[in-house]
Amino acid sequence: MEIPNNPEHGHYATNLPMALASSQKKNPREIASIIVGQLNDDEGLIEKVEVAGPGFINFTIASTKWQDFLSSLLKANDTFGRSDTGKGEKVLLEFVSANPTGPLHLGHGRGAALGDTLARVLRHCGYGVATEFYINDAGQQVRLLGESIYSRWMQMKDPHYPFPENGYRGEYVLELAKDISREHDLRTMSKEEAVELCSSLGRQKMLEEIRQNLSRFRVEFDVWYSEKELVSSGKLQKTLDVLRSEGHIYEHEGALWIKTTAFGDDKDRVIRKQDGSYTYFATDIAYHLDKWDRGFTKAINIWGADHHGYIPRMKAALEAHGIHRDWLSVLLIQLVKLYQGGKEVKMSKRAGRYVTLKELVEEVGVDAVRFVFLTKNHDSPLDVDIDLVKAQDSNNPVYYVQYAHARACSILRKASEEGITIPMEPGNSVRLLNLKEEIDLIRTMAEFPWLLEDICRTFEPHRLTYYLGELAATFHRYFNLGTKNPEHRVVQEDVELSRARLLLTTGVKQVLYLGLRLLGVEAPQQM
RNA sequence: GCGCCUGUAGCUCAGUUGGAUAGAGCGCCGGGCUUCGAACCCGUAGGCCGCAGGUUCGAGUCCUGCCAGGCGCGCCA
Repeated sequence: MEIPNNPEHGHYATNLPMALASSQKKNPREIASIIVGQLNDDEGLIEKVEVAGPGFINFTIASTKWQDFLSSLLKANDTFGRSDTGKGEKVLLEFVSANPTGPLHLGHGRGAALGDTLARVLRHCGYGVATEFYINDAGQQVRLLGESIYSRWMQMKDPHYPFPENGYRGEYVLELAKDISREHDLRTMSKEEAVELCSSLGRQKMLEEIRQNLSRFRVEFDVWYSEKELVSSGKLQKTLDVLRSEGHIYEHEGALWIKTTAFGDDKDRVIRKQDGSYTYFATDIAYHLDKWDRGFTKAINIWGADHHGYIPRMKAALEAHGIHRDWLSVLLIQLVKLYQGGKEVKMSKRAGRYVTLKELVEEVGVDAVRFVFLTKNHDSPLDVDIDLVKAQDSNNPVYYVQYAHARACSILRKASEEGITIPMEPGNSVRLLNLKEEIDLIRTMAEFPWLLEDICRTFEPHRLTYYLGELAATFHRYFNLGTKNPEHRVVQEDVELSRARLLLTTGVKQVLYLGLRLLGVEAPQQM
């Protein structure tokens, strides 16, 4: 069943007869006629049904059914679109997971917007969802952060003090050095002690900064999962023991390897290096097996596209432990490029020169940033024109939707000022909604539950921004009918008709509000 | 060299399990406010859906090959 793009093809259409043609060895149109002849419609749902084209069946739904749908939508209120598709599902959604060694950049922001919105939609559809931020705080990078901070501190007195070769060069490192040296007397410590302290405090401060930035971006995590604790709690060792007992691990040239090639990987992978330290992959395996042990029915990871080569080995490791590869879904975020004045704003992480999420949000606002991050499929690269996102006008798609919501609120205010009340029970009032544009609005709203289920299935929340744009457009179009013909206005002389249309307006407002809330975008009463 | 992603209007991109005449925003051009918000609406122009084969009643969508761009192929994280 699909919604045809040509209005002449009715409200719904199916290609079932054509799909059945070969197996039934009959002409599709003939099959279509048989199906139509067998249709049972005791409830009077269908106003018109016809066989069309090469073998489509087109259905037109009775206006009264659309009107009834509006009534049920109004009654459902915030629960509109809720379904039981996620019943019994327990999803672990891991995203951002930025190293606590520097500020969040735009790619993290894109992942945050995607993950958070996906979580909201899944929850709305009845899934149990836990969102999680994995903190890479066990490896060399945090140590390097400490060394970088220490070096910046030393350079305050001796500008020639060497800086670590691959150290973090961003300005924030100097800020950290100042903060830490203010709070602690580094001079009384050995270098080793000082670096240690800089690492641990640097990690802590960066993490707090990251948490705050995300919170301001309206993203909150249920769990902050520390890699360090994974190691210190013994979970890493336990995992390796299990994999060893299952026969997936072997030693070679002084290193410990896992046989991922047995499960489709290109080559086996080292999990413990010759020097005795563990690879990132080792803790990541332990981390994912721990996700499994915690009883999740599904794991979703959002990674930067530069990690895509990592997927086969991760899935191989899971399979080695008997976990089906589809249990884990990895969504890849392609690059975010920033443009200003028609030119690309070049970014270089190594040199510490890049636009942070915080800066972009401060400049253009949370609503606009979240919205534009979800206007594209996560799998395609995203160009963000900062001038366009910053524009407080119609060039900015987020305002188009927010404006529709504000406009609906404004109409309701107007009605209230004129003393027109909205019926508590829609009852027969909705029967007065018979304009094509009114039915169109209800039809568009009726797509919403389907849309949410689609998003749960495909993990593509960007469809929501498109949908809201469509709903807003349908509403704006409807509103503008009234600028030509007073009898098409919502608030007008015929009070009964006004009431009916106020119900419709309330419905539109509800769905816009709900959709924007799922996007983490505000729905203003006025702008 | 191998692998993954992308290629659709001037630009940025949608396009559902393969369906009827491929869409939106921006930009261009032209219209619409004496009463519900013009941050809006209506209309015009603009397309070998990267190229070439194949499967199918039917392909932007599936398969194969090629071209172009991005990313990845470490006992780095």
